[in-house]
Amino acid sequence: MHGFHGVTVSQIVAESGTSKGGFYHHFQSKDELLYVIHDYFISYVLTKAKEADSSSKNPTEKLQKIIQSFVKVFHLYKPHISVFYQESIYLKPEYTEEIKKKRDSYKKLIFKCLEEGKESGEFRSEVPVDITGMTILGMVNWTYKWYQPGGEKTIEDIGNIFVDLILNSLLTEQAKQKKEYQSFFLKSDINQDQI
Amino acid sequence: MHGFHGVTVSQIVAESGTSKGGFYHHFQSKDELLYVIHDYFISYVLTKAKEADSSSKNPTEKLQKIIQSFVKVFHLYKPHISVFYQESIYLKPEYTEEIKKKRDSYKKLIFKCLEEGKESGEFRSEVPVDITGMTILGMVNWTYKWYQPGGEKTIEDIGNIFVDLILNSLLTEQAKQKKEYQSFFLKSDINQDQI
DNA sequence: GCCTAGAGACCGACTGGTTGGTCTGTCCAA
DNA sequence: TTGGACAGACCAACCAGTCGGTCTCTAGGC
Repeated sequence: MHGFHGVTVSQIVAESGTSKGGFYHHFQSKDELLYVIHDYFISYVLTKAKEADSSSKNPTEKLQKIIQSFVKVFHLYKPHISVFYQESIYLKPEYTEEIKKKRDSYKKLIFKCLEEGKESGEFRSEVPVDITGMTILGMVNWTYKWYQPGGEKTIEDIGNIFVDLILNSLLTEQAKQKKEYQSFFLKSDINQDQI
Repeated sequence: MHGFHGVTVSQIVAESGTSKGGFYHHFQSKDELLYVIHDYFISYVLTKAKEADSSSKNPTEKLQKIIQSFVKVFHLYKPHISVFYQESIYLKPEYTEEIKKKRDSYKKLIFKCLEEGKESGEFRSEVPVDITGMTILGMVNWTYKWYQPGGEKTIEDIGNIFVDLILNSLLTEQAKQKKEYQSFFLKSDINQDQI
């Protein structure tokens, strides 16, 4: 395939201090590099989400862990993610399919977690799994558009806020009272003043 | 400027049944077309948000109206929005600046609304305006990646779910009890059975 | 009513520039 | 000597934008 793709191979080669020959010695195509880049950060969130899924039976705790690691990936791999979203439009079908599989398995983990939360009665029964799942994916994925490392809020701050917002909208009044969940919520200003 | 930009002018010209000459007779450049496309749908949400801002003194009601119209734009202008996000990466600075201005003014309207809600005491004081604002922008903007017109859920359904999730995470326990807000929340399964 | 001049809408082959990818060749370690 | 890591000039493809030319429609003189 030919044509302009935002970041050119010549640029990549120049900034990484190698050459066209060197690049194509390591990668079959520019698409393959993009695939590798995607795999680099999707593997992180997938691993972390699977860890959360297996290390805990509690959907609320699971979701908290998933979101925290999900947000963190935008700190760890911001350049990778930015490049991926910029270039992924032009990926050849064979690569998009492989990428879609991994993204789907991540989506399913979130959906499964929401399902479990509803079944256990901790999440409100009236919220639909699919749209809520896409809401979580959307709000977190969108951070790549505005998150600035070294900004006012750390990535942990942002993760805590996301968790607070999501759990406040999903948990039943009863579940919100559980003592072991209090650490998942933002401290109210009153409490902060007292400390 | 030269280079590949996802959707080519030749494609646009072919599918709209005109010609290169015709196209460049109406638009100075491909960038100008993109700018016009963006203006088309950003004007819609901006107008609706300003209407909500002026027609109501109540932050909760405002936010509900803003989100509903914000979601709706993805139904009305899905093709426009998809093309814009796909191509906007390559826009010349002069156009991105103009677009950024309109997007910023929309963002400010949402931030202002959140601020007012906190001041009036209806929104929880511990949620930060900036991240919460970006959360709303993120979850709604992301719908362009998954929303399918004619799917299981209508755009109104999706809007209602978003409003429910956001208000449940922002409103204080006290504010949630207000009778006039009950219509903003999803009906619980129990109530649905009774009807 | 008729004819003409001219302006603007529209056409499409062509150009200049840019890009992903190739190919020949060099260097160096085993 | 030989095979793999790397270099960089080069090529074919491809795209935004141009430019000379054509078509259409209207204004206005007769």
